[in-house]
Amino acid sequence: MMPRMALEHALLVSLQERPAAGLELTRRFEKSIGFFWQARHQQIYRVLARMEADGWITAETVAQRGRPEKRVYSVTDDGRAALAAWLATPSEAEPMRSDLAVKMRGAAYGDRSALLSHVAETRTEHAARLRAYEAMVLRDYPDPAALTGSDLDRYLVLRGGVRLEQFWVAWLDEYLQAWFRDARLTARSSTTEEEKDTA
Amino acid sequence: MMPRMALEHALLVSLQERPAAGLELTRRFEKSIGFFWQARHQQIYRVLARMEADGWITAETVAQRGRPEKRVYSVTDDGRAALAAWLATPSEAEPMRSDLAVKMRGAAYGDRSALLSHVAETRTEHAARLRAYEAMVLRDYPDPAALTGSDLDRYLVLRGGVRLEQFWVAWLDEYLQAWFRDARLTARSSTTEEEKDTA
DNA sequence: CCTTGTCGTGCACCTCGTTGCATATGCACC
DNA sequence: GGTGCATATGCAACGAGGTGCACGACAAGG
Repeated sequence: MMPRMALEHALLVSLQERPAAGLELTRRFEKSIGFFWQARHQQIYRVLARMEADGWITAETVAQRGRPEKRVYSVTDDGRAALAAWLATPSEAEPMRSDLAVKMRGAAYGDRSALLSHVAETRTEHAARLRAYEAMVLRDYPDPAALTGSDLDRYLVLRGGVRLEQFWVAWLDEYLQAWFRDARLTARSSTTEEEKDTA
Repeated sequence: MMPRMALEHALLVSLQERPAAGLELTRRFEKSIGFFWQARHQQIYRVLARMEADGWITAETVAQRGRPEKRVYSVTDDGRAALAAWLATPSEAEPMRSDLAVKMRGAAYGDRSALLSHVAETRTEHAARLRAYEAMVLRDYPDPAALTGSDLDRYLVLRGGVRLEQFWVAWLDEYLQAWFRDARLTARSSTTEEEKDTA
């Protein structure tokens, strides 16, 4: 039997902190575990249904005024046991996948200047996320040395998000600088050069 | 029509550098683009078959003495055009996924000391890969400043591998140090403590 | 000779996740 | 009143990738 994937266990973690319905879980994902895991609401609903069928969680239908009913899920004892068992099993090495890296590797077989601007855009996106994460650190964890328990866990995962974005920015900067230097040396300033004055 | 995934384009890049058969492509992947993309041989054969059906590559059966025949693939003009088109389209933001991060986030609901040793093992694996990548840099690119063209591309992707492993080592170190500090402060040195004297 | 191992190519089945679409309720706006 | 939007739940189809397994050829060791 294959060991099941992380999404359902991530949902167990989130539901154990506080019971919630599908859409709320989707939003929590966007701004907490979301640094290292993403999931569309369709996927979350599907996994929730399977987890309920397996007896890991139970649903309670809650009526709301002015809104449709929602099904609020809570973790059962079986679910807690399943989460603990999964946490105790060692993880395999992480397989990182990046479209952009493949493109950077194959840039010689396409329009290099177009790729450079895509890299620059991606760099900007990561820099923006980095600033957002750093702001979250300052806002939510002003005194990291005082943290313990789940708060320390959450802080350290957020730190991972920060470090990951730092990795991207630094790497893409190295890439851009190397190719700008190359363009200056080979002095290939011909017809179609899009200049980036913002740097 | 959905934009197809990166694997076939990564194969196009590799085949454009030099024609090859399925197994050799698998081995190339393990030690070049493999920093940011992994693929089992089954997946590679499957994608190669589809690419051949689409006319992106053509196969030539090559007999070998002492070994089974192999099908050596080369990129067609259509394949080159498809690769160039894909390189010209901007990539979306990278969705990073990490089981270990989910476990770190949910550590409060399981055996924390067991998780800490798993984190330590993962840290060791990444440190080993980091050393291997750094050795490759020194061996294959002794003078990075002199690189141009595809060599520079390959070097910069390898640099990304180095930086990625540095990210992992630094983050996991921060995690381990934070929890060792916590363990010392709360002084919970009870019955079942596995001590790590190596630190 | 027979087992084990490597090379080389696949197939079948399954899970995960994405995309697109469907549906129902109620709110705000013009 | 109609249009658009947010909430809330979900289905169907598809693609990507993993796991297990298979088969055929040859080589090396006992």
